[in-house]
Amino acid sequence: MVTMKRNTWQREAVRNALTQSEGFVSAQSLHSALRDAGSSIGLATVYRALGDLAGAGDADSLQQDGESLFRACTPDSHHHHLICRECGTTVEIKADAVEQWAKSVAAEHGFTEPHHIVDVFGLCRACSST
Amino acid sequence: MVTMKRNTWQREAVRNALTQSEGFVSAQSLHSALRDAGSSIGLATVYRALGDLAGAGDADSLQQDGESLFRACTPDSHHHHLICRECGTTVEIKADAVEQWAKSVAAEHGFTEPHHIVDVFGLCRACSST
DNA sequence: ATGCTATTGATAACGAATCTCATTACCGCT
DNA sequence: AGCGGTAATGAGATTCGTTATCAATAGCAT
Repeated sequence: MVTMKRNTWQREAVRNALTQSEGFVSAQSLHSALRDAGSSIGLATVYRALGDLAGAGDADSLQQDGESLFRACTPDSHHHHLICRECGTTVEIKADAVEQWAKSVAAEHGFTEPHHIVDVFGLCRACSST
Repeated sequence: MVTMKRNTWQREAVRNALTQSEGFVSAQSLHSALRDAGSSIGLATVYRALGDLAGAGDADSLQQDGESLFRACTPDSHHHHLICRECGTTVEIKADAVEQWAKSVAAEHGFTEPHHIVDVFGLCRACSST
């Protein structure tokens, strides 16, 4: 028995908060959201939990502006996001063609276990008109 | 004439160093490389020059492990990357189909100025076999 | 050359993420 | 249920990449 994993309410809290979050969230914002909701969870714990989730494949992560953003990863509803860089509005988009492309391009170069980051940023209709 | 751009040896030094670098380089390593070569260039200047190059489309940038990496970018060659999450090896990939898809999906939802993040991670051939 | 001002660079400041370590509490065992 | 070991927690300190500050420097038009 090399490593033993324990179940704590903190891990579950992070998992829940992440699942209920829309789009990508930073560790810090998730932490303050939890605190605002009355939780006494620590920041370091949120970082650890998110790292574990990402490592276990239960969360997707991407890096933007020098910070890591996380998103709950539901295996049966893979999709990407169209995000407004002004107001943060996000629209879910499906892209089967892109999924196939990512897989094939990875295989083409001998890469295994492909995992892709595909997100489109822009200005939404409202923000474009201002 | 609202903004005037001046040519300094520092900018050229960064441009040259970046061009001569193999693969992606961090601002800090580029800075110490320049210092090691006898240059007295400052760190902040390297950051500024790299930011300008990236903004002007003369350099590609990606974020990994919380730091930004840069590489000289030959103009008119927009491409994405296939990155090994183990050793960091990167392969340039072209994806015209994805470019078109990003544009159309953005327009479809009323988004303007589309800008997309498309990167594929995986294990390269060498790292897969270990 | 001269004046204006963009640029530089040493350093301070900032922020995200990690580390430390004493305390807590999960979980197998009896 | 009670115990013991030990993984996990969390407040604070620390690391590290990046940006801001601001006096000094140097590019460029005249």
